[in-house]
Amino acid sequence: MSKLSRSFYTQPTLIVAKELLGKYLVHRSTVHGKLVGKIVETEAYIGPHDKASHAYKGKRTQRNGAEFLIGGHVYIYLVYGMYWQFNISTSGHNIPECILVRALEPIEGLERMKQLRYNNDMRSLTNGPGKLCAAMELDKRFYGIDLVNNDMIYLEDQGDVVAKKNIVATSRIGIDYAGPYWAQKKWRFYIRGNWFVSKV
DNA sequence: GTACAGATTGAG
DNA sequence: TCAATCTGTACT
Repeated sequence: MSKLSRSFYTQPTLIVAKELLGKYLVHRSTVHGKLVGKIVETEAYIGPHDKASHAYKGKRTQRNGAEFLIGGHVYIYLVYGMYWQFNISTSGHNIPECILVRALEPIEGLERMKQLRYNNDMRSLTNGPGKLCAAMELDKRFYGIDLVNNDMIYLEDQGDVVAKKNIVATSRIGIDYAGPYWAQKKWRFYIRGNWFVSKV
C-alpha cells in the first residue's frame, strides 16, 4: 500500500485514466473515520483542444483553475447546483488536463457512506460521480489539494491489477454539447463486469 | 446584478 | 425515459 506519487499523475492523461482503475481513493476524516473506495470508472478531459473540457481553447476561470495545476491535484466543482464532481489534474503545470472519477466500489466505511447518502442500497452508494462525492464526503474543501502530500486525502496502490482486456474504453457521458467529433472519443474507461460502474 | 448552464440523479 | 432542481459562474 503505497501512496501514488507525482510521477504517476504526470504520465500522459489517457494512461493515467486507465491506470487509475483499481486504485484506492482514501479520505481520512478526523470526525468520521476512514472512507475508502476503489476506482472502477474514469473519464479523461484533455484541454485546450478537447471541446468537452472546461478548459477548451485554454479558457481559464476561477472555477477551473485547478485543472491547470501539475498532475495530482484535486479539481472539484459543482454541477446542477447540487452535485460535486471529483477530478484529478494530470500532466504538467499549466496544461489543463484532468480525469473525472465517475464510480467507486465501496471498500471501507460502508455504514458511514450509507448515512451520507441516506441510502442502504450498496450498489447505489458510489455508482455515479455525484453519488461518490456524497458518500466520500468530498466537496469544495478539497479544491486544489495536492494528493501527493496530503494525509487526509490521497490515492494508493493496493496491488489490484486490472488486466488490459478487462478495461473497457467507450465514449464519455453527458457531453453531447461538444459535438459528435469529441463526443465519440473513447475516453471513458471502466472495469469490465464491475457491479459499481455507473452505466454500461 | 442577473441570466443560465449543467462531465446528474432518481423517480416513473 | 424524462423532468426536477439550484448554486456558482460568467457574462452584462
